[in-house]
Amino acid sequence: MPYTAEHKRQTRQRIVREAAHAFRERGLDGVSVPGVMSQAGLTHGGFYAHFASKDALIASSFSEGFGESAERLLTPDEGTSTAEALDHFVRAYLSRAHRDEPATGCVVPSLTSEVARASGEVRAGFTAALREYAHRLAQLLPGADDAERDTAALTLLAEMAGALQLSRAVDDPALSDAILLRARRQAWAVIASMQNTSDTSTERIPAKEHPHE
Amino acid sequence: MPYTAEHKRQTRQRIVREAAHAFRERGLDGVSVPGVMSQAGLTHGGFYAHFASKDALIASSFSEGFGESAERLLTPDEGTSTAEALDHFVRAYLSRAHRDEPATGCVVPSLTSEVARASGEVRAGFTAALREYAHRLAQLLPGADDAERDTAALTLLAEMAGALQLSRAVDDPALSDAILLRARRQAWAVIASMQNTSDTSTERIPAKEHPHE
DNA sequence: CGCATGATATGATGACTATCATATAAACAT
DNA sequence: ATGTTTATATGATAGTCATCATATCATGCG
Repeated sequence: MPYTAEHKRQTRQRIVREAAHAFRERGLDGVSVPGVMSQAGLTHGGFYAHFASKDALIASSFSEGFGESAERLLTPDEGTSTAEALDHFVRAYLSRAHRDEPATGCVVPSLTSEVARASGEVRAGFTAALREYAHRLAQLLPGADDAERDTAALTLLAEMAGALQLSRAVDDPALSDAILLRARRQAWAVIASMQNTSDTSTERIPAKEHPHE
Repeated sequence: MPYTAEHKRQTRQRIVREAAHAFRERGLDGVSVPGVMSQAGLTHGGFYAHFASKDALIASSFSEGFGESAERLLTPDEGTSTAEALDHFVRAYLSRAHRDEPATGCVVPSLTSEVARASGEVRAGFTAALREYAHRLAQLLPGADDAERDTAALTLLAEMAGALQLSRAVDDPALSDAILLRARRQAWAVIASMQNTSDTSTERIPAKEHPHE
């Protein structure tokens, strides 16, 4: 046996970690396999001993990225109530610090629009990691039904991610700040609206629709 | 003088139009200059007679893309109230059709995360076009202060764009639909919460019941 | 101690990219 | 007709990319 299996595991982990950072910072297309490998202290050739393709690396990196983000934003301190933890999450998510450091932040605002155009393998990895992340957020939300809380967590996340994304894309710092600030108010309004969650389970999206008319 | 100035203007417009579609469908990095040109019925070389760089084309394409989206989603029919127009916008934006046809849809969910990493030129073009788009949406919103309505429009847009983006990225069709559905409820909750903040507006949207449901 | 195994390195391939230099041809003024 | 102007076409350049074939070399087992 060459090297130890543990050694390979650690090397692979190092590659995934670097990739998870690089992707969030420069996008799926903006990161090259040779770039990630050299960042991990290796050369490009060995890559395919660890992953079958770049897409396989991307798919693996989501779990790492969401996990890191949960660690940073979603882990409540000891002895804080869920309400306090939720409040902390909203503030941290829609903060200037999160806006200015995408590399260690949430995956959604950085990569979702690229994922939407990616391969099935990439989207499957994204979906699984996103589900777990949303489920952790759902623990902080009010509401009885478990599945409903998961969906609520996803849309709350979508709202905040959308705002963070805009605040990053926009050219004017004052506008960027204004978006973040307003998005906080909006997030709280959304959370408040969850309390009186009367069932609208009969609601449906019509099969055929005409959005562009 | 070769050709007419009008001819050049039309050619340029054709390039921008094709680019605006292609970018929304395949992303800023997924579209090549030769690809756009051949789509417009030209060869790649002539491109630089119309634009100084690919970034210049990108920056120009935003106005076209947002304009198209506004024309289709945001232009109220004759004789509809602003409340009805807003309701229509929310439904159309968070529809399966909009999810499944990014090429003619809103720019924000398709491109914002890439714009956040783009050059100053690109971000400036994006910001200007976004501002105009949000301003048109703001006309449909309640609230007295004009600047506040603009910011409110931006965050409402961010919420819906984030949800649409997720619904596109996710692998599971059922989950995708659930996100769209829930995001509608959330959008209405957000709109309802706007009335309580600052209101001298006579136009009201019912807080609980949604028309046409 | 040497050998087999497999992790990593070196080097190459073919495709694609943005951009530019130069050539062609279309339109109009004369 | 003819010449000038300039939009568009042809062709080239230099770089980058994902992927693969092959070489090296570290490791633990015999």
